[in-house]
Amino acid sequence: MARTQGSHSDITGPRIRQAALSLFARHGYAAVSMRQIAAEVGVQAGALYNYTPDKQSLLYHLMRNHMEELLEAYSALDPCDGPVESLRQFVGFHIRFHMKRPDEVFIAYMELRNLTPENFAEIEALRRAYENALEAILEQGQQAGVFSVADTKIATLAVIAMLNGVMTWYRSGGRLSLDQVEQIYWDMVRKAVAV
Amino acid sequence: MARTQGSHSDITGPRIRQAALSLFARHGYAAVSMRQIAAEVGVQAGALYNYTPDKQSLLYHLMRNHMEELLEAYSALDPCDGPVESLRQFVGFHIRFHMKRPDEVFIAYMELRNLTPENFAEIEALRRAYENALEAILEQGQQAGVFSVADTKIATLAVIAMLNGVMTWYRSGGRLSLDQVEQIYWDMVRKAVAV
DNA sequence: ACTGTATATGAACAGATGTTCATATAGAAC
DNA sequence: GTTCTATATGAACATCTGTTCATATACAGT
Repeated sequence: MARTQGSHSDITGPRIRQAALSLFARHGYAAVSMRQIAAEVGVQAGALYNYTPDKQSLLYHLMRNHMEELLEAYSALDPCDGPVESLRQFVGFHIRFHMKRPDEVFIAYMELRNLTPENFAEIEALRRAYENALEAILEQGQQAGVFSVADTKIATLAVIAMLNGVMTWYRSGGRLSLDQVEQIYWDMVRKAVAV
Repeated sequence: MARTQGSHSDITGPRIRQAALSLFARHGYAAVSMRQIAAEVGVQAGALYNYTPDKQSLLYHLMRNHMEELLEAYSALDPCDGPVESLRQFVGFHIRFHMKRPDEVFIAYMELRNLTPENFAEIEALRRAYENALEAILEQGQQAGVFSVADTKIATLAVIAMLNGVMTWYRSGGRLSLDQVEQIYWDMVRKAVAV
């Protein structure tokens, strides 16, 4: 047999990426086989290779897409007045952006070690670019005397680590609204870097 | 052929656990084969089954051991005077304990989804017990009026997430000593939960 | 209606996987 | 020195792995 009814590239391509995303997030890259991804799409394993040269590329492009969208969305924000307001904006943006993409976030964090060295280097560079945006804010606030951190690099990583913690417990429809979560985390971040 | 020179249970057992620990941490549970573990020990794959019923048990016991040692070490600490001092002690303990066991920490966090449901439930219970110790401190301080957090549960998770961030970047022999790291994080935690 | 191509199938590949087991032997106990 | 058992081997198992490819066919363009 061969080509099936309704088969089309514009449809199958995204569905493969979606299936890979969801399966990688749930079971981990190494634990998911090409046949499982194909089955989720309703296709045979061989068909995947019309859309990706190999399994590694599937992972890499998911991660790069996510990081590029993150950076684009962040730089599309309106500029803010002063470091405090910028930090508040960063906290809100980070929480909301990541909440909407739990699978992508999970993969971008957990599957770094399954990238080839070259792919890892590229993803890592994008991640650092994002971290640098936060560090610039802290640095600015530090020099303006409105923040007081012992080390801006460490504070950057500490704030991001803290914010990422949200993803491990927040479920929409739970006890707290996104607004409340944002407010709570902003309180803690603000105080943590305060003078 | 069969039993080799120098073979002994007291030696091989720990070496298998050590090899599994190190390989799981570096490449992930799903990506490591029993043959790789055996090769690291210098033994054939079949020999592993004198020490573990299966691969899953190997992972489970590594994680349970780690969590139990964590809880034991924490409860062995001298009691502190008041919530502020208790929190400072917790921060220092957490950073130092986890720094000494980077592989165990990494596995305990990353490989939860590779546990069977029953094993997962057990490990998760131990983790919650540890979190509860911190939450009790925050709760106490909140009621005594020395801390001010909107939600003790969230603050607990936020503080632990922030502290765990250390493991992703700290390398001994780097720019900062453990004492400095501890001091920097304590400053941030203290301020984050301050009134 | 006819043709060309994009898109799927399904079989095949070489090798890896977790696990079992009959067998051999090193070292302890007597 | 003999016996016993704990501890290893290495082959075998059924199944799964990522990937390739000849082949078939649904759809688009004419």
